[in-house]
Amino acid sequence: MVELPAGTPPRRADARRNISAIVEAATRCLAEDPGVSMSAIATAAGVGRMTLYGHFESRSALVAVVVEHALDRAEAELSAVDVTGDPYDAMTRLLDASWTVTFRNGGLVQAADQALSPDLLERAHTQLVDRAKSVLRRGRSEGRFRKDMPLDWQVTAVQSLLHGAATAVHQGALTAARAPGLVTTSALALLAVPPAPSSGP
Amino acid sequence: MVELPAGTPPRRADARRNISAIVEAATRCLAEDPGVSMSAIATAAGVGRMTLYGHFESRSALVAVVVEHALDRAEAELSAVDVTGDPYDAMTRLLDASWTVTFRNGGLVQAADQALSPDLLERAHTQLVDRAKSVLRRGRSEGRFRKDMPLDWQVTAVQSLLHGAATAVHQGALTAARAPGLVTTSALALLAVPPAPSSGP
DNA sequence: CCTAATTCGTACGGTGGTGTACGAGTTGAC
DNA sequence: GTCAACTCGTACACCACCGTACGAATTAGG
Repeated sequence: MVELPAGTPPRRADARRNISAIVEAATRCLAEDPGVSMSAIATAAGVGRMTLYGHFESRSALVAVVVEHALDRAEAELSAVDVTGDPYDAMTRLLDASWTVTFRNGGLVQAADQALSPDLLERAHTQLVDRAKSVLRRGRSEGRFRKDMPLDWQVTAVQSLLHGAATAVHQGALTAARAPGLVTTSALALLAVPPAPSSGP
Repeated sequence: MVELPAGTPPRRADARRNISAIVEAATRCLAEDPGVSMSAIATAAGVGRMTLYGHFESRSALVAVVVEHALDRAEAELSAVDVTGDPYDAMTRLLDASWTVTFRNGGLVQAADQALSPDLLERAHTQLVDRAKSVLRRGRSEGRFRKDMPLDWQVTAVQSLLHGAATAVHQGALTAARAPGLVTTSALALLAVPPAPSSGP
């Protein structure tokens, strides 16, 4: 699940298992509460706090690994999306995949903000957003998406919807089953070319 | 600016001035960073930390007053909005006012979440959201807003847009001048009845 | 088995925030 | 001008968390 950097001595099986458990638990915990403590993460992973520090030098180091791992996974999922063909359909597919990523990672961004270097974060963000941007740009040039708003704002708006839905689900105000559909419908409504400005009576 | 509860002995002029300064500084600080320290708030208000504790028993007490104050102000601003007439226009006016409120208070909600009782928060939230809900409900029944999404989700979605725009402005990714227009356009696009699902070729 | 790797409890020092106590200095109000 | 109200620095106890040190028990792997 979690690859170790090459060049390090091979870990024992239980150690590798624990590292995986820690990273996965940390992802879950940080997604829910960016300020969660190391103790809580250790408990959630089913290991002692000391074991955690045995594998990760510091909170920052753990967050860095978690973010990198989440980023790799997100990158893999999003790059598997077919973004060709009709921009509407492409965006729909992209939104579905983005929903999964957003819901799984949630508050991770905020945790990363406090613990990681800004430029690293910037690159990570760019990497993920660029895909959506290019679909959006294509849809705009093909006349399928509205162009009367800055492209960056459209991206921000869609992200806001994703984030809002994820929060609502975490709070129990929305079921996880309905969320992706609602996000997609809403996002497309946001991006679609508006019907003629209804000049007549 | 900040009213004192009746029945307490009248404060001296400088005390009242300081209390106002504290509440206003706290509003600003908490809106930017919900986890800001009491020291930082005191400094921002131009008073010593001890003066702050002289007027507010605890962090919770301060947050409570700040929230109450912000709530009163928001209530006043939103209740002044004309929500009659065409639902589109009513919603536009409401969104403009909501933008101001959201931008000014920002992270206050998060600070309140950690410091105040859930039921108080619930009531506060309900109070503010109900107005939008009723406009939305009317617009839906009049066929001006789409009904194929839960009303609660539409509210959540619009709030997400407001919040996302506020964050973007705070980060400098969007100018405060453009934000309200973009939020309004986007929110209305979200709520509007979609153009016929284009069945024919 | 045997050994080295690994786990993990306890205990400690450091940091940063909250809230309290004391008290000296300052200033508004009458 | 006087006095009480107010300001505000310092100092302290307290707590939660981070990160380290030590060491004993456990366990994977040959």
